[in-house]
Amino acid sequence: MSEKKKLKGQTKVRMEERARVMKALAHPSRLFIVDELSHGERCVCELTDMIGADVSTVSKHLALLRQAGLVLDEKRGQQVFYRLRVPCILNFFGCVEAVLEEVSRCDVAESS
Amino acid sequence: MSEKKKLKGQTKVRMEERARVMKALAHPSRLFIVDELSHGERCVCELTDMIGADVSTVSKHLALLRQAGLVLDEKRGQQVFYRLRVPCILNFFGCVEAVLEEVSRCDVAESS
DNA sequence: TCATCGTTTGGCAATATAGCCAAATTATAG
DNA sequence: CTATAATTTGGCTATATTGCCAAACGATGA
Repeated sequence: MSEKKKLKGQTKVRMEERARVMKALAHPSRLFIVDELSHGERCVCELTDMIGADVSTVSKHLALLRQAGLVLDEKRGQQVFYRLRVPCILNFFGCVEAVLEEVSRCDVAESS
Repeated sequence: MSEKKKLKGQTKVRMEERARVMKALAHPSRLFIVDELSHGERCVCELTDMIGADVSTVSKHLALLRQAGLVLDEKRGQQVFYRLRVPCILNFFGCVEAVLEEVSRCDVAESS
């Protein structure tokens, strides 16, 4: 009967699952990848060139996105192409920008 | 003239800013807090009781959310009340759930 | 088969994050 | 002023994340 929602049991599991997805998006390179994949599929080599990090690093970022369920991979020849799996994550960007604007608009002593 | 977008300069700065906001949401307790604040303002003690962690831990989570621009705090008496600053982040949950459903629906060898 | 290209994996070192306790801070009550 | 309650801050340890290199893997072509 208690209306008090607590961070335990079912609720805790759900929050942990959500956090895993959010974590996958909580990195500059991975956000860039998602943004780039919104324009179509890309191979690892293309993304590596754009990001400017080691291929192995980019590959691990992509593996993490895949494990989170955000992208799909398809091997064709020697190359592996990645594409978005759930397009709605692109809607995140608009809201994140809104947050950044809100902060920069009232950037007085908000950082302390 | 180059159409090639690279993760450097302006683009890199923007992705880093976005990542900072996403990072703030990439934790079970902080997701729980955001979810709870969607129903109205809450004081630190209420949230601490619900989360079941040390008060100092919850306080640090809240400070992180505030620094990211996601919540606002207001001191009234001895208590500090927190509330959402940018409501659109609540839309994230629907998409995250869609990702989780997508994964659980096709949970065959998707995790390897 | 051998060499090469594209990608992934293992492993390591550097950095970042999380959570607790103790102490400091601020407001209120007596 | 003293005591107490609510919150924040400092500091410490444990854990997680990141990124590079080297090596392994898989497909292609000579």
